[in-house]
Amino acid sequence: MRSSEPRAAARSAPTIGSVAEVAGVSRATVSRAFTRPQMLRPETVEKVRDAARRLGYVPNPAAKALSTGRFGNLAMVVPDIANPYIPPMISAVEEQADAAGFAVFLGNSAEDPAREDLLLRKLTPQVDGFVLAASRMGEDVIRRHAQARPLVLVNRDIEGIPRVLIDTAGGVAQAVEHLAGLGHRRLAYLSGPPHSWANAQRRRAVKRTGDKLGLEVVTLPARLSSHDAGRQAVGALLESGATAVVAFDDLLAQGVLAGLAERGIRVPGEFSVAGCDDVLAAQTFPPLTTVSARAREAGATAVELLTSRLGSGGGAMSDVRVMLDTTLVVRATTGPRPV
Amino acid sequence: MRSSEPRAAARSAPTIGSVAEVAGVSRATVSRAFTRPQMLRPETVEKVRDAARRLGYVPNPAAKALSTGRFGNLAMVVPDIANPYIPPMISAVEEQADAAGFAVFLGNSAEDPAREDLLLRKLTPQVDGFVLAASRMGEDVIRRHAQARPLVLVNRDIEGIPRVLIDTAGGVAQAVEHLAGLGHRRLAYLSGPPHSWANAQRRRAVKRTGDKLGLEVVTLPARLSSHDAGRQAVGALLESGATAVVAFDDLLAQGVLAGLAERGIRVPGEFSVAGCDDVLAAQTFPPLTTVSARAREAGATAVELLTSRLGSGGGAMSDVRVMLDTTLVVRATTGPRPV
DNA sequence: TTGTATGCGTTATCAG
DNA sequence: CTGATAACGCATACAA
Repeated sequence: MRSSEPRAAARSAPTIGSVAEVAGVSRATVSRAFTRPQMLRPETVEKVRDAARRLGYVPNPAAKALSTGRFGNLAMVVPDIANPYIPPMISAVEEQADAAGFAVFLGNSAEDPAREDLLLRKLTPQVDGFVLAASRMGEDVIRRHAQARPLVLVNRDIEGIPRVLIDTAGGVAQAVEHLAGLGHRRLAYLSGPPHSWANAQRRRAVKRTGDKLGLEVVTLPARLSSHDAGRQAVGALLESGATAVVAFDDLLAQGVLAGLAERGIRVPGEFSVAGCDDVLAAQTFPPLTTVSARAREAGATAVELLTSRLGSGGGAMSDVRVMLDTTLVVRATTGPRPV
Repeated sequence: MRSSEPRAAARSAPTIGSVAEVAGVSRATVSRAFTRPQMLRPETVEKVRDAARRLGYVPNPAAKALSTGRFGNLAMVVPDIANPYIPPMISAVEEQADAAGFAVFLGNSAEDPAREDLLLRKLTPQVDGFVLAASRMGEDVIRRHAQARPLVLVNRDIEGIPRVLIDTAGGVAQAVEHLAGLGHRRLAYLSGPPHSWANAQRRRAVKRTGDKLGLEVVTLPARLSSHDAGRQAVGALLESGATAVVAFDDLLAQGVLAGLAERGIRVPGEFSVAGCDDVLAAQTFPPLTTVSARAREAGATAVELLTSRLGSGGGAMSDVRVMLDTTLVVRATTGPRPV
């Protein structure tokens, strides 16, 4: 192909060929110097590496991919980058992937299953695997994608597909016990996104633990996870007669805090608030009592699962289901039941 | 001619060849049916597309890249995903890139220039261009990368390299005027990251506007942008004798808010606080007076600049420097000087 | 309008 | 231990 059409890489990058020429060896030898050095005489390796360094040679991933069928890329797809619980997970995924020699594509589904599906379809032909955080897609669709590429789920529980679950049930149960211990008799659970696995899990944990301890539990809906939704829920919260609330996440909890402050209700003097995820906890005032999230660990673990599976030649694994348990972190928004 | 078994892990994705066979045309025709349909007879195009659909054919980007030198990928590199001012920008970049048919790599430099350099070097051979947010790399290093690939900067001002700058100077000046109007005579600027272009810009704007209005201005250092740094700065803030503070960003401002609350100092009754970026503004209590950020627009604009340049064949453009101006958003953390 | 023949940069096979 | 050389899947001059 002539350069009648300008190409992205207008400057001709040094290829394996130019390195071979400079080093005075064949192209095959240059290739081996990088992929299987132990196959070559050490001095040959050194010679090649030297030439490569001088020329500033960088292997062309497209060519490598074409030849090997491996891309050196992973993709991470999330429902909403803006949710503060996501960035630490992305960060961990990126770090871990980088350490394993992978670059990472980021996809944002904006909570739309169709968009998520499309994203995956477009990314598939250039990645070796996927990490899907809190996927909103249907189970069958996920299974189909998992067939095309190794895929690890975070906070989505589908049998047969490797998954990492942050088990907030334990921490939430601790929160309920903590509140019961402080004398609260009636408490509220402020719900999160309807189709979220985490929400179902937390709601159940509150209910079950409350029942066990003989507390009255009311569940309040919130349209979504946002500061505003939390603030707007305060009215219903007060009407419910509860003296304490466990919110689906820190964002909602923070909104509740703001709503209570607006009405001049003191926390924790007159009302107790607990959140979940520990993403904003040290950033509220008073500092929020919450359940630790371990989002970073979840991300890192997901990548480990993925890369180990890729390393082992993509062989099928037994059903993998990693649970990360959580604990309550008591700070300053929970206190004794007001008298 | 044809190998009966693929080298890579049994991946039998349909190729242009299988489509050609099924459609009863040559491989070149299949290629053209997708890239230059107007070159073919409509019925031929239909025939090919039909076969492709039946086989579930998806073009192989690696092969395409190898042949054309174009990848269909962009990379966005940021200093810190966890900073709340970044995710909206990433989100906008992703959206805009997707609309233009590009997938996006995400890189996190963790504020480390060397790591940023390495990231770019590794990504270069598989992307058509870069968006660098608040790059921490030296000017010469950036120029070198810009020579290898089209590159657009956000919040970094280097002549000759296309850049999008969020001009917070205007908004910050308005904040100072606002505080002066409220009777404050001595105000503090709480600094952000030392090597940040935005910090230099904001510091200057506070100083200049303060001087113009005859205010006393003190500048306080903060190690970095974080809630904690803000909280810890409160001591120095109070000692400085200032009655109001403009913080480098909302994170710091929020920390200051918490530090003041801890000491029982009422906001805005006894002290006024203004932030910058408008990322947490509605999430604090009281709601934070701040300077609008337009991070989403900055990201989207950067991608537009990049894709338009790619579209035009990578030809050199005249020096592009887009300034997005900002305005003060008055909420509830600023009030009259205490008497 | 369509087919043929190359070439892109790398790895893998097979000789030497 | 090293060198030829054939794929890998696609796009494009060049022919027809």
